[in-house]
Amino acid sequence: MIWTLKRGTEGNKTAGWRWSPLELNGCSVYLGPMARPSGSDGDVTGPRVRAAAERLFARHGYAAVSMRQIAAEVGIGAGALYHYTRDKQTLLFDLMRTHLDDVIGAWDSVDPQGDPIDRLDAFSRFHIRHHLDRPDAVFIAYMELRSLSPDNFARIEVLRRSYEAVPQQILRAGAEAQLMHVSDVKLAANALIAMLTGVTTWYRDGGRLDRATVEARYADMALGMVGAQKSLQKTF
Amino acid sequence: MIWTLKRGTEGNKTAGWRWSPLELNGCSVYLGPMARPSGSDGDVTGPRVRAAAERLFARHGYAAVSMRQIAAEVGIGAGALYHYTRDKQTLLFDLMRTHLDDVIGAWDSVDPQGDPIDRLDAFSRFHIRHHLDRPDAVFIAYMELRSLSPDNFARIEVLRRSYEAVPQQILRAGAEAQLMHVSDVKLAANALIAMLTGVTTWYRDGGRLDRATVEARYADMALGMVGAQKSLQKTF
DNA sequence: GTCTATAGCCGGATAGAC
DNA sequence: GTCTATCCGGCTATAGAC
Repeated sequence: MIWTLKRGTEGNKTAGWRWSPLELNGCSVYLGPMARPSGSDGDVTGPRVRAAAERLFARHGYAAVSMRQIAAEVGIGAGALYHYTRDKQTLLFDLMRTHLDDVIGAWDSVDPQGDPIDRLDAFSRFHIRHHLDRPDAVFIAYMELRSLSPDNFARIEVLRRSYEAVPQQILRAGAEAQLMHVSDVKLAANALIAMLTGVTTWYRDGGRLDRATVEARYADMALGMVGAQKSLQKTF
Repeated sequence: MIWTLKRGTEGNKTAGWRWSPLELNGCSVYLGPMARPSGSDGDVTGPRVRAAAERLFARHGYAAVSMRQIAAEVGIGAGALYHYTRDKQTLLFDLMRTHLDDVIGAWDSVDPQGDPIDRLDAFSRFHIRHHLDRPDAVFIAYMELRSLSPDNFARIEVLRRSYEAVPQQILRAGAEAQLMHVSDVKLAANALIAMLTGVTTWYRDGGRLDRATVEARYADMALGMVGAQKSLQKTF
């Protein structure tokens, strides 16, 4: 049996038909000349399947969600799902790979590439912002590693490690330039990522603090963790 | 289907009979005069059921573990499990309640109760140590909240909040005494707990760093996060 | 206290009609 | 591209023998 926990702002029931997050984003889902006007088709239903799976996996966990539930959320029969994914495992793997590709690519296009302190500040803010924008994908990426088949697990680990190399490299550069106090680069990078990612467990839009404030406070703590402060002399 | 991820130091197969963690701890499980010498009985089997459930829930997740698997791990039939728990949900709830009662009680008996900086240092070290000693219970407590029934979820949340009040109170005292730089007490406490708890995702006994070193490095970073340093003048 | 057997349901995935 | 029907197996929990 599955109970719905309060997560985020909504309380939709899964019974009956409802619009997917794609439509709720406010933009039409008409995806070019091939889209047909008569309800679902391949170009639209595929993304809606992945969106529904992401929502449900994040809320209830991969093992607790059935293909029938995903199909019901999309508004199709369970059998039709298999036109969009080979099986349930592949659906999970594709969600995680896409998420990690996204986050790695997004950082590359934002990396200021200069002073280590600036980069740590930028990385902290980027990580917070990116994660608050994709709470479901983040939740899955961190909680469902154990639900991956061994092969898929290995492939995801490669991506995860390549993202973790980002803060490691920043901290190493900062330590070598004696701008930061880092006793162990990998340990500190792990601690940093855990702290930043933890924001997804409590932050809610419309709550006491807004995103800009949260971002700034976390960035300050990130710098403090390694004995650095923005626009100030180092303190050791 | 369930795949076994590498977690911790062991690689036991679940097929066939094996000794439970209770026996592996090195101490006999003969629990006083009521224990009978002929294999499992109530005094021994109950704890072994909980230990097996804890192991399996932590590795594969509550939803992915069947009562049959738990029973097999203990070495009894599935039906016999119901002499030790009302149902699977109650088994999960009891594990989480016991864990949280433990951690709260353990801190109370260790709290140095003095200077906020000493207390933050002590809390950080305590949290790391306690969590590294109970990786399975910790994993379940943080990952399986969504598997609790609404009633049980509410009861666990009460306990969880009472533990989170510990660092909140420390940081508040430190900020009021102007020994720490804390822009927002709850935000900082959440960030601190997330950072510290994250140690369980990567630390392994026998790895590159030992527990004492890890404990010390995390405690340093915890103090740095709020602009404090042990045995040094404050830096602002 | 544990066993075997089973009720009743739900799971993933497939086949073939339309 | 979606539907309905179905295979086959696993699930929780219970019943009753020993």
